[in-house]
Amino acid sequence: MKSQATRVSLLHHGLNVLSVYGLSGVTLGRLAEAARLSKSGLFAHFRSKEQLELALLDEAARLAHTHVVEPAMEAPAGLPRLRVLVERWLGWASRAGLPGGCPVAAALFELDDREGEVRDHVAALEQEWRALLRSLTASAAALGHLRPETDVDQFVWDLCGIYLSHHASARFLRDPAAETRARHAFDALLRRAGAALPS
Amino acid sequence: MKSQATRVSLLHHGLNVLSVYGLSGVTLGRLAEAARLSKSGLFAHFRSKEQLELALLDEAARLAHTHVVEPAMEAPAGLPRLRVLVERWLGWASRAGLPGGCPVAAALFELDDREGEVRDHVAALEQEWRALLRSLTASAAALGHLRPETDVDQFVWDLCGIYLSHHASARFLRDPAAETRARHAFDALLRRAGAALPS
DNA sequence: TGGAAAATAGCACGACCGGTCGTATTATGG
DNA sequence: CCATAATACGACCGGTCGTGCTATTTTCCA
Repeated sequence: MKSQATRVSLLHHGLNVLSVYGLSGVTLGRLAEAARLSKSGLFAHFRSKEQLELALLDEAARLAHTHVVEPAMEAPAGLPRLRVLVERWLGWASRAGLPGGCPVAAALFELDDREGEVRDHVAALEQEWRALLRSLTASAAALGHLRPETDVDQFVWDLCGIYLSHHASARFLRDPAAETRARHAFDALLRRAGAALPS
Repeated sequence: MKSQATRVSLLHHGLNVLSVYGLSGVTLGRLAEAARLSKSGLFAHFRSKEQLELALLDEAARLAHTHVVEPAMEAPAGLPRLRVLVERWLGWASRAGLPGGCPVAAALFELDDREGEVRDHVAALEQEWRALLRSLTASAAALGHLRPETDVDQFVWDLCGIYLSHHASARFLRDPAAETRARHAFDALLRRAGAALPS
């Protein structure tokens, strides 16, 4: 069962590399060095580079789940839960201890014009995530926290725009106003959907 | 003066590779093969890989200028010009003949956690672009097409979110509704800023 | 048209890539 | 406590990376 421990360590170091350098920057040599393991020792845990990438993406999703989804699920259903989720979503990577940005967001722009299993996996993760956003939004509407005729798909699409714009302005432009901008945009989106003003 | 011609050819092929594979995917060997030139013949045109990357980014900006900014400048100042700009901006890369997505948007997520001249160059291009957006938005407000108290910075920030969300949903998710979603979001943004309904 | 100058090709380099193999070490179940 | 299977190691494979150096070809002007 020592294998499990080193695998955890590999995924941990791999996520650090991934969040900074992107999928194409996760190299067997680099990861082996970061995890203080020989390249071949590392390779025994993942039968190929592609398997490693898939495992890292899953680990990123798992990390996001514990840092974003789980806390949100403790809030009351409807708008409060949606609010907490968005609050935890924006900039979650830093709060989860990653040295770089959100690996999935980066993959969205890194793999957009390529084919293959890795791309498909990212697409599945992203669709899963958007389904969750839709579900929480629809709940908020069903509970009367948002206008019942709210266009849920459009709402989620706009929300993703806020996330991406926040990521770009916070991580790339390093604009200290990123948080404020995102909050204003989210408030405007909620207002447009008929939400009551925040407490 | 034959050098100029091959340089143009190199930049052209380089942009194709860049838009699909990102900055890290632009490799001397790959580009040399695409341009039917020897690796060393190519290398003579750019004294280093970094110089090549900078030249490619500039070429991308030049291409965007002719395909996005110039057509917009022919529209009447104020809101009409802003509308044309946004119309031309979303999905401009495909319309400009690139096989992939917007190189700058991809670079925003590829280089966000790295340092160096290339990152600085992308940052400069992006700031320049956002300054243009701010300028056109402020003009629209000054001309009474938008509410005078419009928060220009927030408006531009939201606009960038629409662009990024459109890029992600159109290029990565390949959602055919991307155009509609972006149009709705932009209309809502304009309405919120007090614009008259579109013709 | 000849000859200087510019442009391109050829080649070699060290580093690193993903991946394989045989061996040594280590952990664990009987 | 030992046999055995799991785990990690070092060396190495064929390729490609970016980058120099040196020929060779091509272009351009006098």
